[in-house]
Amino acid sequence: MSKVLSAVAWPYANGPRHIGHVAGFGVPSDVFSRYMRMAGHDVLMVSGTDEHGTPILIAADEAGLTPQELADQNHRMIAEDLTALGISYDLYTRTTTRNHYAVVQEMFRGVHENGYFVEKTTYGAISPSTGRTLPDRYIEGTCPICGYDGARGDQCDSCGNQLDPHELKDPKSKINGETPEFIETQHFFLDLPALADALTEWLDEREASGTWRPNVIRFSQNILKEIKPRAMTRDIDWGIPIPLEGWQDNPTKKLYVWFDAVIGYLSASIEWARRGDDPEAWRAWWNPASDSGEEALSYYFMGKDNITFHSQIWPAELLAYSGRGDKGGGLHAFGHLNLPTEVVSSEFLTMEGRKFSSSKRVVIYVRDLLSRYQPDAFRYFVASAGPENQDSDFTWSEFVRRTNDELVAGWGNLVSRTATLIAKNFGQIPPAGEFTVEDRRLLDLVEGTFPAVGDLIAAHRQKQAIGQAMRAVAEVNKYVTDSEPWTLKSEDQRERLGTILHVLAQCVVDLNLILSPFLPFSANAIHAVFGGTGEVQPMPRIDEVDDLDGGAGYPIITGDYTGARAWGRSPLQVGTPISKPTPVFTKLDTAVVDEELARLGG
RNA sequence: GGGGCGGUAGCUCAGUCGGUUAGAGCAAAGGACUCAUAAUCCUUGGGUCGUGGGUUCGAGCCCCACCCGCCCUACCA
Repeated sequence: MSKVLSAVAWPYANGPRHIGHVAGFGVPSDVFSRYMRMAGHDVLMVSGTDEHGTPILIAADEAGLTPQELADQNHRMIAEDLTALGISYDLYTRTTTRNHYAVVQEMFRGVHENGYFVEKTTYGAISPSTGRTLPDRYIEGTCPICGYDGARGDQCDSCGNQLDPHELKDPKSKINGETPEFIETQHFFLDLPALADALTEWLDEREASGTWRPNVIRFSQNILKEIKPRAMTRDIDWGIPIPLEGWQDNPTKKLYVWFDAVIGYLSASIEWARRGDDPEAWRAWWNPASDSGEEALSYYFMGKDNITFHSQIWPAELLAYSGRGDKGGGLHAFGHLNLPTEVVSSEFLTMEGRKFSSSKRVVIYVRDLLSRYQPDAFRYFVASAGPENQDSDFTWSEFVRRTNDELVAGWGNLVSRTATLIAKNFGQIPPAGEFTVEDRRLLDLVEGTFPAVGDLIAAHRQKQAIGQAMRAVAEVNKYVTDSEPWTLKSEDQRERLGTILHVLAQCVVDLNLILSPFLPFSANAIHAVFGGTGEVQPMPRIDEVDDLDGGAGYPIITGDYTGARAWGRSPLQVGTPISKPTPVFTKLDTAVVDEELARLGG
């Protein structure tokens, strides 16, 4: 048994999240975490809302709010969405807590003391009215090469050339139209070249493990070839202060949002421990096994656009903090911090063949989807048709089809016919008599599905895992048809009838457990149908908490997942009363396809 | 422009070390059945594996070129 850290990408607080976001990091991380708990591992699942950076400032200005007010609103909304999806975080927090500020500043100081920051003067654009950095993408002007007047600061969309913003003719801020000012400014750069050897060694060892998705490991190794120092500070007034004399109180110098966001995995683990019995408990997931006696594994879940930050920037910060690069260095308060065991990156979900775009209304927000459909229907779609190894397309017709023809007609129907047959004939789970060869074969097949599906989930092959489970569902449906229990009406056939229904009930209860990491809500409902407590899969909840260090209170997602069932068959309780169930899954009217398409922008 | 990943049945996707006649689910057509949310089960049809070359006894898989899609190449996150 191991300590397993499920580190889930931090949603950005500039607005509500759409289903593409949660398809990439949410559902896969939750399926994995729920399974790992059932397999007996000690899982710590953390994430939170990422609330710093320029886009938050801009969104706040547009909404007439302060950045903190905007972040407060969006943090709450995102937390509600993730809870409604059933994502079983031990702690879902945010980056504007005092705890996070303190952890980030400790990391900065450690990296700085170990010598992995270099100070450099750069030439950059600022907005004269606010003094804030104006990132390249927010500058537009006339391309000096082709004369196109809508060129962005970094690239001209017309001729495709890469540009420097100060080369643009007639540059303008896209935010307020003013002319940017180009100034010299001092920043701290993370000395990535001094960490490149250590990163290479780590990636080579990870590649040798053979567990990473091939494109993720190849991409990670490739970006290492052109590694260069990256600025970890910005001219901005919204962010975490730089904890150094002369910088600390500068209102317009802050840490780069990505420097702080990835540290969230650590700060959330520490916050979780501080809210529990032992404030040092986080170390079992972060420090090497020799310190805690138990193997510590860490899995990071995200979309492919975040690979750089998880396979380069974050491991570099960890290495630098614990003095493991070319420049050496010492250990600090957090000790020797583990590098990621695996970076599990999803590809992208598209929407009806197009990229998601809030402005063009090619989008469906998580809360809109969940207000009209069951969370498990969406989770089923993502698990079976999501962007696991390549981009995949969400279409309403495919969503309706998967829900109706696979989830309802395949699995829902098996649950329904099994419970109804038992309710009508016995009213309780009957005892089994002698098993036939067919009974044995089916029982063995279903029991063998536990390790098969479990191994696939552990290897992050969830599409194949749920496919395997659904094939077992089909086998059980076939068994019902072949054994024709409805024809066994006479008294001398009653024992055989009871045996068939006992076998069926056992298989359905088993399959419910196997499907429960994917379909936690319906797993609980089905558990209740078969006489259980309805608590096969514990659910997350939102708590309103105080800031641990005197800041403003905020909502978190947390939960008690210690009740997770073991991954394997548990025998039926003969005599458990069963009544005719109401349908667990809602069949969708095909008219919803047109209704939903009408909501999308042209 | 550079780096990476992908293109296989109407749709969504598997395809291991290069090895028999390229598979699954859904959709379609026909049949069986009635316990079940008209659900289930059986059978059948369906493919120039993006295009063009090459290596090989043998290529979906390896090599070269090209076409198409996506991600990265940002002081956006």
